[in-house]
Amino acid sequence: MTDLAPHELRVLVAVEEEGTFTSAATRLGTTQSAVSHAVRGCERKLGAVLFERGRHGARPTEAGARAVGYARRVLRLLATMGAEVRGAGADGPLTGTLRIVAFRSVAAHLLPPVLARLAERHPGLGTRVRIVREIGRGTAGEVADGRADLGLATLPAEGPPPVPGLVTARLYEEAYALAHPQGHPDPRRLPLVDWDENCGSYTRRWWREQDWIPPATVDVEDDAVAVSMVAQGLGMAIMPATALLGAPPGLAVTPLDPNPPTRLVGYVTTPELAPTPAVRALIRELRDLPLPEGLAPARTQPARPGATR
Amino acid sequence: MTDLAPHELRVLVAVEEEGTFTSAATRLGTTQSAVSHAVRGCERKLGAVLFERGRHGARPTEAGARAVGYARRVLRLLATMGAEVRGAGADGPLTGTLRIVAFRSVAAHLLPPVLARLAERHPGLGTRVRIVREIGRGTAGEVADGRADLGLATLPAEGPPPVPGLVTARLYEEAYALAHPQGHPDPRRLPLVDWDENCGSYTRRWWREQDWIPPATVDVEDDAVAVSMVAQGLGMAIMPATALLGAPPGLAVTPLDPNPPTRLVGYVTTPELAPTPAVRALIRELRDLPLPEGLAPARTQPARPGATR
DNA sequence: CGGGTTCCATCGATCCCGCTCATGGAAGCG
DNA sequence: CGCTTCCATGAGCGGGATCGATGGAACCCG
Repeated sequence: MTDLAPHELRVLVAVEEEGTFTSAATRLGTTQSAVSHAVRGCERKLGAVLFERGRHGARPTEAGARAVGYARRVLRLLATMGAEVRGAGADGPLTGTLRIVAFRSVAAHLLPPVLARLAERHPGLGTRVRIVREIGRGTAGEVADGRADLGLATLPAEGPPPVPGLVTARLYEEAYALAHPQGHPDPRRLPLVDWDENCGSYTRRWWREQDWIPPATVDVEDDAVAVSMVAQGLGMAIMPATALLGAPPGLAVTPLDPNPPTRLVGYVTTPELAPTPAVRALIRELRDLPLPEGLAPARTQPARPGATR
Repeated sequence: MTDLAPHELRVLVAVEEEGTFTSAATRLGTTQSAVSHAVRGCERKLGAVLFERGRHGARPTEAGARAVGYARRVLRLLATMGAEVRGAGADGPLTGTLRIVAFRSVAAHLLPPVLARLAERHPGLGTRVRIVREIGRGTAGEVADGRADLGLATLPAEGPPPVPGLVTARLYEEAYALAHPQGHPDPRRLPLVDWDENCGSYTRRWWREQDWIPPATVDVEDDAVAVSMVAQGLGMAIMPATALLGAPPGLAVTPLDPNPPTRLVGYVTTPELAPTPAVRALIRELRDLPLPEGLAPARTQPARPGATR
């Protein structure tokens, strides 16, 4: 019996991500001792040292990195197995629970109608939405780690998706616009409100082409906070259309003609989950969503990462 | 913790293959009671009845068949994991055994050179080829159920692949041609030899456009039998180029200009196995195979099943 | 250099899970 | 009705995983 049990696989993944036996243990809700034992057990079963232990925690060896990769795949497959076996009835009604992650603005403004229609068409299908900040690995990381079935993510304008091994497709493209207090005589003299999550890569090029710079910059934590600060007259912001959908009164939006920066929004899921009826139903609803003004469908390059070749 | 442990997966597979709790138990070197407990545990974890128990033993339900398929895939992945982690030396030599399924004509005429070159480049990598008739779910079904790592299959001209959840890509397209006895004055007056496996969907459209119909039809079991019957002068047949590769003397082939029916041949594997070095090596050899005359590379639409749309 | 901190390893006690061994019920067969 | 062949169930046991505590190693810092 040389196969690793699911809990051992989870330990390997946790250790690799946390970088430390101790924090892996807390993440798994267990003790450092158990993690130590589990890792040793894995190493004995596989016949290879998986992590270099040292002062700085645990770093995966060559073999360890490989093992962690396999561990993720096995765990994903097991998760898919559960989902698929439950929703067995061929073309019967879908059941189970879809775990969705999204960043705030999409979760607030685009997801509700999608989920409503999904629930209407598939009453047996539950959904659980978690909001994750699109920093670090963002929503794609949640999907890659098996903590969600589908994620809504911002995608790079071109090139491969940031997290390899996932299925990615574009949903829409949206322009950034200038949000400023209603009736302000010269909004460009106001301080710029920026927020952590706002990945500069989309707007950087645009800023370089401008011949004005904001007098000051205020950093806030969240785009919703930025919106409300602008609405209160405390600044102006360059925001994507989605974030401005629920704009409160007192906030005006002027487009950034003629060449506004844009960003791509799409979904991310795993190759195993993608063909699943439940995920497909959700994707269908996402695609069929009538886009609010300012959001343009981005049909091209549905894209798969590494499958072929 | 709803995941199934490896020993539980093994129990499911054994029960499905043995058809009986008792014999599954002896095969696993354990007791019937343990098997019963294990199966109930699986059912509880997955939330579905997996086997119909009755006088005749245990038959998998719809959900059970699905679960067993996943179980085989997970076990295979775990086995691969063990092999691969041990042989960690970066790009070290590949090891293990690739289980390949193919239908007869491909296995007989295309696979040998591929396997020879694969063996030459990766001496440590074993291969096992099983021939499966391309009826029912065909080779793709074997792959989906975890009984093979890669299958060579006929693909539908368009639309999604028949078995969802698998990775599919085209390899080549081949034309059907008229096979008839050498020197026969009017082969179209001979009876048509057809065989079970010959999925009519490829040739049906072509037949509709013809202004002649064969005087009779003979059904045989296998395309090899059809070839030899034609060679003996007992009829004529409309056959794909691959099946005619080893054509015996006495058999002549005339193309069906100008618009012959064609069929697509490609490979099928699972998303977990596709990134595996061994499978990738095999796919590389398949793609690099110099195609015999009559077989045209079909580059377009490398294709993923359900990912997009 | 000697506390303080942060890692991992190890050890004995404990607990849980899975196994075995019985036994029982149901369904066919003669 | 006894025999056989299925699977289900319950009691008891044993091994393995977990826990909590302790120890040791490496590093930081005044």
